[in-house]
Amino acid sequence: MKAAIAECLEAALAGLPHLAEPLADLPVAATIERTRDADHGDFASNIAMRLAREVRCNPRQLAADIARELPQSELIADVEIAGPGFINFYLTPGALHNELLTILRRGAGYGRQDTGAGQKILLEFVSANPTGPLHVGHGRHAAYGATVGNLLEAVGHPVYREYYVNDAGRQMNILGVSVWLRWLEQQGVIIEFPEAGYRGDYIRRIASEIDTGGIAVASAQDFADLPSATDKEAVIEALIDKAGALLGDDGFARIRQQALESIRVDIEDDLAAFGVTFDRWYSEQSLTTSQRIDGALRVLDERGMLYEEDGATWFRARDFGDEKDRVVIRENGKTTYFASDIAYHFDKRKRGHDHLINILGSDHHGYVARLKAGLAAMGYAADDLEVELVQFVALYRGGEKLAMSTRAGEFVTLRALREEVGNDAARFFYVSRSNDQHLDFDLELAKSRSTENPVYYIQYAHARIASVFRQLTEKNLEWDESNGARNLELLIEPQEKSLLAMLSRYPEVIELAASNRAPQHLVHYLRDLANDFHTYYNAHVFIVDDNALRDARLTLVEGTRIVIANGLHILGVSAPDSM
RNA sequence: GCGCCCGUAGCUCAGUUGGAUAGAGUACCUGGCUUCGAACCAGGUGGUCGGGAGUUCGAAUCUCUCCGGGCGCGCCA
Repeated sequence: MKAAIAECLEAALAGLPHLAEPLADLPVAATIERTRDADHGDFASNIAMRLAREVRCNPRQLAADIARELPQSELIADVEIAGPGFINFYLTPGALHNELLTILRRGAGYGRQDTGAGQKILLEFVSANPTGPLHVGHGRHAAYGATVGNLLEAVGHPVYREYYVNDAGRQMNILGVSVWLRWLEQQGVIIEFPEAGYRGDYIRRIASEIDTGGIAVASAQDFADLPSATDKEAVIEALIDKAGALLGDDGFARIRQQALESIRVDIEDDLAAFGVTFDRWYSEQSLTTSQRIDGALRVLDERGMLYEEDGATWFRARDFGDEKDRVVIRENGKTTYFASDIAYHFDKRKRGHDHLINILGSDHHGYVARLKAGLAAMGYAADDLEVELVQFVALYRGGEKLAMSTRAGEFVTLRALREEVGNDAARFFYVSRSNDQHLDFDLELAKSRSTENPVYYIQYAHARIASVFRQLTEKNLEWDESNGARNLELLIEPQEKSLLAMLSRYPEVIELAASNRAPQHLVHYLRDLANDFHTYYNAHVFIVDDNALRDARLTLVEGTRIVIANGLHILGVSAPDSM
């Protein structure tokens, strides 16, 4: 609809050659927007005001000149010049009727478009460390990422969803030690559990299920020489050494890998139950075994982007806009996490994805410049990588803020949250505010007043429509769709006009939400749409005796149902026929 | 100290990339079910968009500066 208005406007501008130059870098469509107030028509363009200064002309005069050049269109009923120089467009009823017929024709496909032009996007999100179950903060990443992925697909991007499994490094050793100590405990060997270990109950469960491959049960004497418990880091390091010595590298690795896989599968199941799935779970370990880290570092070295200092190998990140150079190989010879990320993002791009989107916690913002520097140094554009930051979720229970420490094991899991408030409410609530806003989530509130969640308001509209069609059947009537299509001009009530206009906005909302990575636009639109429907429902009866009017109204109602269902589908929320 | 994000109605938050008189929900007040689902609708009260200065036809939105909050600034991941 908006594109059609832009075409008319462009045709008019073609008739005014003296505007060609100032228009060169002003996309006409960008000057057109939906009006906030129906008194200003359906669409408005501010193009005259934006060009006025450059062509030294009164904006209202310029607007009038442009308006005069507008071609006849069956979409536009009227044009007026208003305010300081707006060009306001009034749509014909036929324009909105055609859009409604398009909704019915395309059904579940309505709203899909190709503005993404086939640009292939790799979307990485969640990527929580596999050291424990997901908590409510990860839930926000999952809901946001999944919804952004759906939006991107809706506008024509092939989207590949990836979860980066941080299965390398020290935290895996800590996980292995934690499971080993709990296993010993279950064999009757009690060793004081380290403060730096993972204390959650899930560690005990993994320990009880683990196949140790017949390792010997250590005795308490083996741990007699541990450092003082006051030095948490020294204790955990000593325990990691102890595990290697007593179990052998293979024996310790066996425990570690089983713990890792157990947790990863749990995360995968949890997310799948939340409606969030991935095309690939990309292992950080695999970057080492496939030599990709070595390969990437070799490329950097050949390009002269590495140097040695203080026994370590540094990458010249400053040359690519980072604030300081970064270590890629430590003094002890081990590569850093950042080195893995250079190789990983190089690989993402090499696999043929044009654009990379990472959804990261806002505490990672200091890492963004580094990632872009790494990508640029490997020969791609820094802007090929886009990072969307998600702010923290603060969890409250009865007004009291809860701590969410993974190691202390006192966090609230995503699974527990889903069970308390339900998947639909959780998915909806997580994306209903901007990702760069902090989110306060009060469990008591969500639980005790869950029916006040706006998701039910929208679902209720959908269920009501389904109910209307059930009523129709009970009255032994049928909706004649083609008769409805022929009689849309009977929809003259203000609520009907408002609803028709609201429905026609849907594709624009999808485009806006997708390009801004901002699902909350869709959330607010659906709320407004449901409101328009409920208003209509309360103001007029649909199942009237007049066949033509009844079929026309049911056509509008069915169009509304389709758009609500399509929007909820993108949000990962169900569209129930009854509730 | 330096950097990133944020500050909008009593509370929780939107605000279409600079547009016209700043909007929803919630709370509070009033009215609406014998009629397609009242998990709903209609109307009302409620604002120095953190403060100040600037840019221009026009600022919640852009710039500067203060105030307040969150998060970063590792040879951790």
